[in-house]
Amino acid sequence: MEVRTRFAPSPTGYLHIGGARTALFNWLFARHHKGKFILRIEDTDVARSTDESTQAILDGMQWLGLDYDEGPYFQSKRFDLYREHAYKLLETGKAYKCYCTAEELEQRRKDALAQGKPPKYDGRCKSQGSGARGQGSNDKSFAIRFKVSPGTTLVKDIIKSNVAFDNNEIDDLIILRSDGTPTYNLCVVVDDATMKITHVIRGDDHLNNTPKQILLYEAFGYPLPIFAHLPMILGSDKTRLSKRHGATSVMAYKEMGYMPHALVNYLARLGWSHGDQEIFTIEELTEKFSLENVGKSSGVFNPEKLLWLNHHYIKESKPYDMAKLLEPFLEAKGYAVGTIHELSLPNVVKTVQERSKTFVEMADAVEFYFKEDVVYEEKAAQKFLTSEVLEIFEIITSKLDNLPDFTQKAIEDIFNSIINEKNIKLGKIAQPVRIALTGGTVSPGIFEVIENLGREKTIERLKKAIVFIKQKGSFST
RNA sequence: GGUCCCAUCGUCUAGAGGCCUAGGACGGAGCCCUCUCAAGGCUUAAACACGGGUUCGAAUCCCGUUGGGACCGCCA
Repeated sequence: MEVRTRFAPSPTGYLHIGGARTALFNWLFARHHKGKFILRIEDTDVARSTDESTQAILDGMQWLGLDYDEGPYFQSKRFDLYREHAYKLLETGKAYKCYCTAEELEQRRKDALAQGKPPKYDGRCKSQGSGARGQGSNDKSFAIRFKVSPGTTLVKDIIKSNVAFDNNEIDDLIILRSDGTPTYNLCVVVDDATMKITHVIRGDDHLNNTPKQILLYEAFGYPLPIFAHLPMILGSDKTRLSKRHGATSVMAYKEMGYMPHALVNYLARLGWSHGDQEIFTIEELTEKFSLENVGKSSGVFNPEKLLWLNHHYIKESKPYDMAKLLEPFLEAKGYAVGTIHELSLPNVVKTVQERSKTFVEMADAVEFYFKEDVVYEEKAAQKFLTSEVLEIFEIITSKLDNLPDFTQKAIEDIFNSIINEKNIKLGKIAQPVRIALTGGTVSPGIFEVIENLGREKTIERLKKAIVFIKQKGSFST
């Protein structure tokens, strides 16, 4: 039988980390079994659902590379189907009309809670046959409640194994609101059944809903899917992950300069494992993923490890590919990529890959190559751009000017000859040159900087530094 | 409050009764390398929540305690 999984977010916000992992596991499971992955938008709450949220979820999934085979289906377009199902239960006596108003219910719940009692529905509309609560109530609006019969309901779960629920603990749930719109539990069951979903993989915050849903499956006579409830992702304080733990939106990670694959790899390893392996390609993930290796306990989202993975992938990837991904970040800083002189972006990227954890960092790290004017860090200039190095700067300038092959090797030779001649350490001249060329004390290796900057710009910046030193000197004397 | 779930280093985890003096990874510490910063290499600190069983033997099985989490809506 073909495996069919689904991701069913409600469009009331962006795609967050937890949702993304649920989507990923569903996707991996379907891909692993060469089945189908379906996207369904659960927008039955008309008041809270927005098109922007739907779009945000679509964007997030696309960025992560989680493509779907069917959908997106919208529950808001299937209301007739849910209504039919609700009325079928009404006709067969498995559900009943409830004339209590939302306000009454809310008041009773509050009272119960205040008295420390379980906030259960008292079942007052249950015993009366449909419409029996006064004939005049026929034109009164009513909701439809599902009748939960006594007994126990067993949830068979791949991850949590068997969980038994006493039906006494389950309220008669409303399946159709008094305004005629269906509610969550009805919709999921109808959809999962009619969409022939074979494996329901979702967060374990739904575990308590599952017996209700099983009862509905049985009432409709639909076959049960296989359930797998994923442990939650928590924040650093071990409470449910939320905004106050930092970025939880998937797209925020894109903006912060993360690679989608790093997030995917991180999320896959949060709750699932394959021995000691940490690094996975997408292919390995789909090949090795299984629900049996998903852990039972909730996990804390660890941004540092995600950062490490991102850094890892930046280091390991081809400079050309990284240059492509870097471009939007450079543009955001005001550098029009198409027009940044003669510098080869991939070559430049190569010099900063191992020192950039994100593309935001990388954009900062390469900025000095493109800046029109080098701005010196004050303390650095103070310390390193001194009259002592004037002569050396002059020598380097002239030697670079006459260098036949402007290669890293040849540049290094120049420096070596100088330190041999002057009997000084490389650090003595590398650091001043670094300030002159980049403005700061931190940069890629000085020879690769010079090579990538090119003869013209290097000499220009050295000359500028010479002028700077001379001016500084004339000031102090 | 009720119901349900969970419990190995700070964090993610390996571990399916003897292979465990508990392994890996992130993060931390130290050393090496070194033109700065990184990267890299090496070393190191750090955990089976607690108490009872079962067993020749338990991180692994059972029970309890404690701790954490989720859910109890005419939200999804």
